[in-house]
Amino acid sequence: MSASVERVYALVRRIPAGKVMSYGQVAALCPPLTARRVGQLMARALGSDIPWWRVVGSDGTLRTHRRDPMLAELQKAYLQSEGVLFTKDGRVRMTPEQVVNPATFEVELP
DNA sequence: CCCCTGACCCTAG
DNA sequence: TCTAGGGCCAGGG
Repeated sequence: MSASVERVYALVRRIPAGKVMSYGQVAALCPPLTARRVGQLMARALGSDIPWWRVVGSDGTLRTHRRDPMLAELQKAYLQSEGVLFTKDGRVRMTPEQVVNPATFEVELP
């Protein structure tokens, strides 16, 4: 397992409850990984101790819906239970209060 | 090796 | 706001 992949997991584990990060945001902090690859990794993280539900599309949409609409429902339930606010059309409000600020987000390398 | 498929994303129109 | 297209790249058939 590559160092950047380990870094993704370490990073996602540090996203606090009540906040989210986009796939691209995570990828930007874990070069040379791309947003697409981060998505693959999150899909594989189901059932682990990694809070995959705190990673969403850059526009706040729940991309898990592509794989399984029910999974998106589960994700929404988790996020709402953590206090994350949604827009009327079912997307996460991508406000600075809810989105992790990468600049202020220090991560120790695995 | 070719082809296709993703929990993506940004730009144009 | 929304769609289409191109870029992206690891895995699997």
